[in-house]
Amino acid sequence: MRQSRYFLKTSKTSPSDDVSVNAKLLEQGGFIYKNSAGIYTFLPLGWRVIQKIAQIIREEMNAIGGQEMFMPALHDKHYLKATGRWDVDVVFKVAGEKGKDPQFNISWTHEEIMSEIAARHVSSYRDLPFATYQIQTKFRNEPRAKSGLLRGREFMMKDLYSFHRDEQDLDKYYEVVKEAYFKIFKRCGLKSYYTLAAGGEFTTNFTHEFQVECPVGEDTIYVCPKCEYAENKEISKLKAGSACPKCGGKVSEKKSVEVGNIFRYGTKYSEPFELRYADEKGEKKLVQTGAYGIGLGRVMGTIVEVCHDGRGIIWPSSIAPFDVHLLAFDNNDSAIAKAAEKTYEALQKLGFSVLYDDRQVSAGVKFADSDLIGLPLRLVVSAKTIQKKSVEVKPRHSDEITMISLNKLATLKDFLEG
RNA sequence: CGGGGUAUAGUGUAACGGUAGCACGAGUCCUUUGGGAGGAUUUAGUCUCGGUUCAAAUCCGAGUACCCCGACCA
Repeated sequence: MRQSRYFLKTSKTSPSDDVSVNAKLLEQGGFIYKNSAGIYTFLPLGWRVIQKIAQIIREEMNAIGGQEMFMPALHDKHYLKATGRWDVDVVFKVAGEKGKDPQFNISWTHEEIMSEIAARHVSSYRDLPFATYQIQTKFRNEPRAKSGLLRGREFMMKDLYSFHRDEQDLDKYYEVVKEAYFKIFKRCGLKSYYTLAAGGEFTTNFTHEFQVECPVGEDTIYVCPKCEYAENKEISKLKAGSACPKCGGKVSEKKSVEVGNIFRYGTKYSEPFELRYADEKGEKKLVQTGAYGIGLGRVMGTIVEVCHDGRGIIWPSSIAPFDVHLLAFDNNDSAIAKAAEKTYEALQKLGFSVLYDDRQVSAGVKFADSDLIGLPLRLVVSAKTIQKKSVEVKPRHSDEITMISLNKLATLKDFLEG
């Protein structure tokens, strides 16, 4: 992508009133645009990050048998009325017709929709188990949107729903999803802790959360540094310095962001929607269900909170919007421009995604933008480098500069791993 | 929803109740290109409604929006 033609503008100044690092850097870097409090547009650069995260999630969901689908955002009131959730505070409602009472809610969650569909699908034990998921937008009228992408009123969520004939099968799958979640967050460059938590509006059962240590997080967890056991303060009997219930180590108190949450619903949503199957004896039984959520924007925001320095973002290579930021200095000079173009083509042929800064601006501007945007590798083509038939390479996360000769560009792959 | 704060040009910021200014950006021209370049020139603004006053960006009231703390929540 040629930066001169890209729908991207960075800013020299960060937004005046936002305090959180993710809001500052993502807005300043041209990844997102704030339309209202807690309501963001993902601009082309930011959308590429979301797509990377979505891709990782899809791969891991598909790997555990998840089948992707897509549910509506407008839900007739009968859905939420069936489960007594029509009057939950965060629900946005709209009238079907002007001047009438609200008929629809805008999707704040999809248990009801999915349960009804599942009830039409399932008749026999032979139809079970299965798991479906979607990446969709949730709308929740938060009393207080905050911290950039960390708490929005409109946000993208991956929600997986699983359906089982009995609790044992649900429990088994719950563990499978748990492992998939660890993989997802790890692939996104995040170290996550698995914690026990309460279920809120969703279930009276205990649930489990995936928490990432982060100072602006809204949650507080107790973590054992030895065995990584963790509990959410909400329900924990631990205190800072208590002995870890698993290994006896000393737990410490940390602020954290909940990037994922998994729920065992049991039959809570099966009852209102008559979600039953016939077992081998023809006996009708309620289906056991679970649900598993990940907020994509929140993952993106959390990564920025965890991976940045004073100059900008440092994307993990797995979710960076491009692999390489190619800077051409003095591209008025035709020799330099030509060398940069050639490098740009060569990199793409080798399979790298490249943001090529071909703008007619000073070197300082290009350096500053490159640091701010935070792609894993910065390549410079200049008068100096063409003399040596090389390009200059610097990983965003270090200060080490390497010269790589033009016929060895493939070795850049080594820089991107890990 | 309770508490606190803020609102001036596209962005970031100044202005005692008395001429709305600066920087960046953007446009044009020239010179520039290894850490946010220089000169010339142009561009554009006081959130909304009401009040006080000879005079309001400035004081008062209401509204709206945004930020922060708390409550609540994923």
